[in-house]
Amino acid sequence: MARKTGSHGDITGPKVHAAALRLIARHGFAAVSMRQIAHEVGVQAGALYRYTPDKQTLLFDLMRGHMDALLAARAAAAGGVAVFDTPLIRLDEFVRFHIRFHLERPDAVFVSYMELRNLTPENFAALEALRRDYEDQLEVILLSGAAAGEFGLTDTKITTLAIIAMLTGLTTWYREDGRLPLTQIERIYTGLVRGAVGVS
Amino acid sequence: MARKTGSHGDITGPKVHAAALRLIARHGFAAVSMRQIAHEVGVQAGALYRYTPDKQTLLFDLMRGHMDALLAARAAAAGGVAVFDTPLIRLDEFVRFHIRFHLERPDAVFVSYMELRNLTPENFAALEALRRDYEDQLEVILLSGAAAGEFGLTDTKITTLAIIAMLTGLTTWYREDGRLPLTQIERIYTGLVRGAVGVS
DNA sequence: GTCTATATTGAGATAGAC
DNA sequence: GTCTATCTCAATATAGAC
Repeated sequence: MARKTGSHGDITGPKVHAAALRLIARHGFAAVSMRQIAHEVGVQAGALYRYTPDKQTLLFDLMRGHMDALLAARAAAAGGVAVFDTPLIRLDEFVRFHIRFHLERPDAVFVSYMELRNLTPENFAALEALRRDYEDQLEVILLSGAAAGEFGLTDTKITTLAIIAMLTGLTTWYREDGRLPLTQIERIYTGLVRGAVGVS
Repeated sequence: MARKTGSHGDITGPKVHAAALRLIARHGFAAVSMRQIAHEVGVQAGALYRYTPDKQTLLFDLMRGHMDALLAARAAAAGGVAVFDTPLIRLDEFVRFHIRFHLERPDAVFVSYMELRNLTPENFAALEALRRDYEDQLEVILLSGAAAGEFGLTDTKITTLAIIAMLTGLTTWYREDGRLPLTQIERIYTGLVRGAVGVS
């Protein structure tokens, strides 16, 4: 089917999201103008409003898209563990999953953790619920390890949050051409996490 | 000495910093206007320029003030340790210090970690140097513990960054009226850190 | 679906009166 | 030291031509 000249909706849409993610990660939501995003896409500012009703919704869509992808990828990964896998095996797998997923999309991670303040209260609440869903998946692993007597935990909830903060912090300094290969970094972090949950 | 009416420079200056810190922590640097800050202080926008040459310098002063205070407080605390204190004792002390210092000034912590993107390159470089000075103090403790055979570390640098990320993450969820008292939280985190460095 | 043009609003910063 | 007034510029968002 021939398209009308100048009709590029199916390609422009994703480009708007990609450009917005890149720019907001670098400069922050409030510091980025719709004009800048349009320029990056290669259209005029007015054209963006075919793809989002307003700037706030654009931000929310980016952040919700990231959390949806995180939960979907996590569900797929968790579906792959065997029923007889120990809590420790599942913990290691979670650590590797978290590191891989977050390092593969640094811009989305940055935006999702830094721009919560710029969401409306309703949008903020929606994202917080998704974030809690994800945290709960680690907490379940910790609880099962504690119940089995394999982990030594003082406080499951705090340990969950502490581990996630430790792992996500990796995104602030990791460079692809850095000193260590990713597999080695994964080994170091699984070791740190094992220590934190009392597994030697 | 009687002052001229309307002359409040010695009191307005700190108020400008306090108001800016509060507002920027809540809404982000780019989202806060000089007019909002002025309103919070109780003056007109033009009056702010008696206390800062521009908005960028105001941000930098806030962030550098925080890092200066951090390093000064750390120097004071490190000066209090006895020469015969073990690496483990000094590690525990660092953890408690970091938690206390950061929880006492959540706004400054928030601004210092979130607004790095909004600094000019020169100002950014200056702050990064201060941050590295602080991280080095933990790394020195880890190195001494490893050298003494008391800590089991795979990678000192990464462990340093991982511990600091874990501890600072606390500021994102801690509430004064929360489930646990601060002393108990400190105990949990010292336990997590001990585990991460291979001390049972 | 994208453009140009524009309505409206508010930003950072400065000048000069008091 | 603070105010009022203002310059200059750029923001979000919309309207209507093509």
